[in-house]
Amino acid sequence: MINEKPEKLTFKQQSVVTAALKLFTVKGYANTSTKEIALTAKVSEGSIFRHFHSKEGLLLEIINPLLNSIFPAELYEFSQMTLVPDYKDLKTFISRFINERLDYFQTNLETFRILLGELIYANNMRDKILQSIPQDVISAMTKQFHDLQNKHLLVEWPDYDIFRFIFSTMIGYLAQHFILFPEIHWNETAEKERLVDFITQGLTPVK
Amino acid sequence: MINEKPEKLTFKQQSVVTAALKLFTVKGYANTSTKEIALTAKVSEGSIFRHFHSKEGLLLEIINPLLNSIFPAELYEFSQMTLVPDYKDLKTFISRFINERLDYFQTNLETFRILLGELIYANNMRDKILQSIPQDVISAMTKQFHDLQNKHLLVEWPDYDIFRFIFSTMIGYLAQHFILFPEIHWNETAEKERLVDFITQGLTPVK
Amino acid sequence: MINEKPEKLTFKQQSVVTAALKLFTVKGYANTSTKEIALTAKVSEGSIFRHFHSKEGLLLEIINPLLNSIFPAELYEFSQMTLVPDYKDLKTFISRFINERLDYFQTNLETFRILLGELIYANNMRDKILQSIPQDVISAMTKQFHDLQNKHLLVEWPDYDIFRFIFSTMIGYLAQHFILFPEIHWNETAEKERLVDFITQGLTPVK
Amino acid sequence: MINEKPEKLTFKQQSVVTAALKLFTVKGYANTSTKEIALTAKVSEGSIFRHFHSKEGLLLEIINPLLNSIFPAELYEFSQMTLVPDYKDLKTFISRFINERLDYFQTNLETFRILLGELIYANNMRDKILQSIPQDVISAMTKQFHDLQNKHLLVEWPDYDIFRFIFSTMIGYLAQHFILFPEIHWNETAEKERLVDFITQGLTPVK
DNA sequence: CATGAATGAGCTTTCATTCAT
DNA sequence: TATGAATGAAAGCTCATTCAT
Repeated sequence: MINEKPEKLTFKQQSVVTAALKLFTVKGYANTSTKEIALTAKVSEGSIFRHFHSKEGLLLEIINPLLNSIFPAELYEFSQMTLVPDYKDLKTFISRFINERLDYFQTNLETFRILLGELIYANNMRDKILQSIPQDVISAMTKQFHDLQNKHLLVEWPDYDIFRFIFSTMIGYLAQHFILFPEIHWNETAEKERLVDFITQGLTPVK
Repeated sequence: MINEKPEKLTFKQQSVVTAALKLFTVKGYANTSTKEIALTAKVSEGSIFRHFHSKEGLLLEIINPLLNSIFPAELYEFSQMTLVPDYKDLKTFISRFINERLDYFQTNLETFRILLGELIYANNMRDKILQSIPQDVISAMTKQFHDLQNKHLLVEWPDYDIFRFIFSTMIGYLAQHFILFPEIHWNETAEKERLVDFITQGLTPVK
Repeated sequence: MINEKPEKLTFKQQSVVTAALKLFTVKGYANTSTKEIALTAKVSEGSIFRHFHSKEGLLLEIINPLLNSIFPAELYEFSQMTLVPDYKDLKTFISRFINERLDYFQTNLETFRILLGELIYANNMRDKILQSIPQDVISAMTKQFHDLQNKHLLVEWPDYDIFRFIFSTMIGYLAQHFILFPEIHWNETAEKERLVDFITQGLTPVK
Repeated sequence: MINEKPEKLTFKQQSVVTAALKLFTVKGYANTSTKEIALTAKVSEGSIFRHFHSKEGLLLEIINPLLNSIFPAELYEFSQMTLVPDYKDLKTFISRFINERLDYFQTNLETFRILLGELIYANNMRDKILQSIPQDVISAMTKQFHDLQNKHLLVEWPDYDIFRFIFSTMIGYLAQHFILFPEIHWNETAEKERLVDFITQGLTPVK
């Protein structure tokens, strides 16, 4: 994970972050008290505020590294890779993208749950989150779209629509599998295949 | 909106519900205090507890009518209608469904936002919400799916996948248009058309 | 004591004011905790904040009525009285003034101690206090000075100097007798006489 | 300034004293945190406690040198000087005393403000301060009074009254000029003259 | 000597809820 | 039925102080 300022966290501080992440995920940010975090992290409550200054500061320190890597640098290279002339079709692109990003989302699922919880309401967090999406990576994505469109392999819809169709389908997948029904034993391979098929067909131009 | 037990709310009680709905939507349930609700509703704090017994009671009284109508009775009739032999194709089904449900979600967007906020975390609310989805309507929907599948107009995927693809795409649409970027002036007609196209193509069997 | 808005305080609220006054006087505002006040007043801590909103709000509610009566309305009548042509000399004026004001200060000594404690530091309290001194009473005082000066019974010094000499001597008296050495049994009658003599002689023009 | 134990303070320690003096003066002892002092002094919080042991220790280290010099050694010599047979009158004595002490108070005004803040409340500081006034110097002062009284140049009042009249007038002067209205441009020469005149006349025996 | 992470008691304030009026 | 004063638990946060490095 990319971290701009890799300031070393002490063992106790790391333990606070871990405890907070766990509690925020299970109970939500607003329903978790700093006392609870301190207790879980086996740290004094004062220590939390010494380093993180406030409860919101703690939330940001948890969310920030994630925000900086929603579209990580590697994606750019990845997308460059898919731009080479010999790619087969739209499906290859979607498949690579889905598999790579799904892994990433799945790994950081807990943090995403928190992020989603904050994103819902009209507070300042929303803008913070939206602004944190690096523009250069987005433009790399759209360049990709346009190339595919030039080769008539992708529908001629606005970029934001294509973005949305891809992401909402992905997020729906994650929500169903890991939040709403985590107890079900899914056949992930088959599920992912259908996911890729649905998006690919949905975005393929009709002749 | 359907209300199973249409217990008359006094003017003051209605004003409490309205105030709470507004505040819960903007700030979230956990971040809204009963004092704030009382103030906004121009009612004494005691009055809230007189009728709603607790803060959670108030939340339920807001959410309940919605839960009872996620798949309202009319939908059943609607799906019955689409079952008549002379429907044209998958697109007609998706189009009717999307348009009808989208209106409904949009109308009750505020309450859905609250519901989503509660749904994210692993509290008792999740089961309450899931259980509230009436089974007979779901079975009407699946019956619909199976009919379309028999006519080779719908992919042969598990029902829950088809459900998910439809709903996540719809919810993504609502989130982008009304929560993340409500200030943008969208061309709703064109947007809905692409929405229907994406789902339809995504769910059409490949020859 | 004059109270512009005589909003009725409940018994418990009055008990909070009494307890706070006592504790602020003994230990100072900053060294008194709201918990301590609640305990002394036999009231829950929440009740303090329900009515007084904050600790500073409580301080102001204690200080305000005093500020409105540092120079009470009666003083004006008093000073009018001394303006009648047949007063004997400066001493009569000083004596009346000292005795009347000394009683007043002594009665409200506890509150004055708090006020002094806040006055020392450069916070917004200073201006609040200074502005609360009613100008019409000050002008009545200075008119008095000028009359005495016209009759060559008072030194021709600036008003603020005369004010200061009178008040600092009075305050020094109060400080020594009631704050620094409250345990000494003073002969108040003789003490006051010397107080009046000192000021009178100090302000009598030299021939 | 006289310092009985002139223990060398390191640069950092001196910087702590300076920062604390400034902050205590502006915000008061109780409202100043050790963290704030450390920050202002650009020193770690631990360092403050290394040398000063506690926050109160720091306060005492600031106040102590002052206490030891309210009546400094030179005053004794000064008073000896005024005892020689060729002094003119009471005014010379008062004038010399006032001018010398006023300078001293003015120089250390900030510390006095702190001292006053602590003196107001009935804590252990009061006794500490009162006990710190060296008795031999006081007795030198009273000897002075008695000499003047023997020559009928000073009123036959108790020593503590004379002390009080002198000091409260002085303190009132300082308070008005440097605390209450520091922004006014005073004519200090004329002001001091009136100050001396007021005290002298007030303490001169009436024939 | 100096640092600053760590502490835990205590701070002011807010909370949902109760109950006498 | 409606009010709002009263409650006490718990909230987020600050405090002076300690101690390993």
